[in-house]
Amino acid sequence: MFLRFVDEVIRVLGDYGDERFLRESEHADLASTIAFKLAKERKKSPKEIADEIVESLEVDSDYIGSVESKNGYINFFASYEFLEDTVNVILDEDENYGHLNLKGEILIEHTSANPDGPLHIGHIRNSIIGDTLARIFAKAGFNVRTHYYVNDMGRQTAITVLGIEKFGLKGKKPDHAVAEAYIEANKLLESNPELEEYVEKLMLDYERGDEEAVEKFRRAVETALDGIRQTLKAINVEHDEFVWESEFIRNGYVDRVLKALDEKGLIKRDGAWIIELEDFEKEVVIRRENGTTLYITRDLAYHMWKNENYERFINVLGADHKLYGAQLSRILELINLKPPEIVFFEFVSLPEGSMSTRRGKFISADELIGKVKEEAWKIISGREMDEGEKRKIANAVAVGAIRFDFIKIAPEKHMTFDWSKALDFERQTASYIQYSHARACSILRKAVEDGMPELEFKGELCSSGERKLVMLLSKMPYMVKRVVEELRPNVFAEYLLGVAGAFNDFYRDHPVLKAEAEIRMHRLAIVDATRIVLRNGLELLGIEPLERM
RNA sequence: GGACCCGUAGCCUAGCAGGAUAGGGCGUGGGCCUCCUAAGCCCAAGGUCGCGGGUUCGAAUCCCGCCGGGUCCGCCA
Repeated sequence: MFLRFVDEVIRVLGDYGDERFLRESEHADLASTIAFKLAKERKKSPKEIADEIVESLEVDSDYIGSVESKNGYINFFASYEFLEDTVNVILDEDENYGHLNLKGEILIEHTSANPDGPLHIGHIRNSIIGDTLARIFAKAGFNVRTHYYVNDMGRQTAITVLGIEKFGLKGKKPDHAVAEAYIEANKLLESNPELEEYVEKLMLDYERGDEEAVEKFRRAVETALDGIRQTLKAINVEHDEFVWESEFIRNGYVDRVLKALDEKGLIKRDGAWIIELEDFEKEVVIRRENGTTLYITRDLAYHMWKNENYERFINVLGADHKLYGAQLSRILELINLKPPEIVFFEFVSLPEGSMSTRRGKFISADELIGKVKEEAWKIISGREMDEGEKRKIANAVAVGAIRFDFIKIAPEKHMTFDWSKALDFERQTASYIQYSHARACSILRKAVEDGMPELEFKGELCSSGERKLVMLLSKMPYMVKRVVEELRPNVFAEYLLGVAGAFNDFYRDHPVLKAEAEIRMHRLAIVDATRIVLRNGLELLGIEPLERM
């Protein structure tokens, strides 16, 4: 709805309707700073120009209530009709509210952690960003598929195979068992360097498609993925497909990419096959001297496939892949393929330094999930509620806390993991939003008990607090649009927190159930609209909207 | 050596196609349950927006240089 308001403002401004100079503002519903930009060329003060523009405007929009010129700003205020339509649209669209009518096929690749052990708290930052983007893109109207790209051809998989052969899989959660074998195998390799040759042979056999090797690799990788899937499921993340790197060797795409590069005369043969890129210090090797391919070769093939099947494809990658991503993109462009859109996120480190699966130095996602659930249980266990429901609430609060903690931070911010913060549910977190939602539900439940009226929101009954809340509610589709355009899901988390805050302010100052009939009806409409926005919003963040807590 | 990211109160963070008094939260001190869920709300203290230049009527935001932290520069993935 807010998007419609913006459109109206642009239309009414006519020649001055430049979107670049429109700002959300605490002083207005929308403000234009165009007068400041024109001040110099017109040799007048911004204030004079703003006055003149406002004077000349023909405000023929039902959604614009008033326009003022103040301190050089042109301030637009929404009309009662806009507020009324906003609430009505929300109540009417209900679970669809927030949608945009965008169309297209989108692929989002995320997580894609090496299958050599459990996911750690760095990996799930990737998963949570990717999954949240997928949810928001789907809300925007796109047809979204999610992929987990499985690195089954790496040296680390070969080492894992070695580990499983030498030490077996101890009966824990499968991904943790794989990690143990992998860590042991790494130690073994350090003390017995002659085993390198065997690892090398495993890799060669696997790339050749040797049956026995394929069987061994498949078992190791599937075991790890089995555990990884369980972890992801626990935080409400599911992939549509797991795409194995090796597929692209077997299905001919690797050969096709190499051929395309060769036809463009881009390959320098010097034993190995090499591509030289302008602006990059180092050349890129795409085929080893021994004839085998490298990670980037298969990834190029994967992206050729993506080009053929999707309009937009987005990868979520750790910032350590920035150079890699730039090289990949450049090479794709050289053979006239579209590069992926990449969302980079900075590392999650421990207070004592960075994590490493190989050295067994990491906090697993499973450990985090377990501890946060315990903490949530401590808070709720004493309440008088059905045991099963308490479990369900503790679980939803814990998963919400984890997802929200990761998603609310801008991707480019480095994070240092801190247990005391991870286990703290006080405010600024999912539970705050879930709680606001539960409060709204509670009011509505009670209203139903003593007779729910036909809901009707009335603009002229609006207090400034109510107005502020409804304006925020109108922005949900606008926020979906921003995330789709900017690929920064944290702005949506920030938004939802704002809605919850505005609702809590409303809750404090506006009795609903005890208000006289007309106001009661009007406020119930606001509560219901807020409930819908909070519920839809939480779902976009992959967090369960609780009705009681 | 080269490249990228980050640097906002004790701690975490928003704002960064320049614009109206830099928003929140944690923590600290004080207050609010005869009233719709206190996982909430209110008040207070706390800021050289890393430092130094520059551009501009105007800079947390743009440019240059430093400093601090992180990351990357494999015939690894």
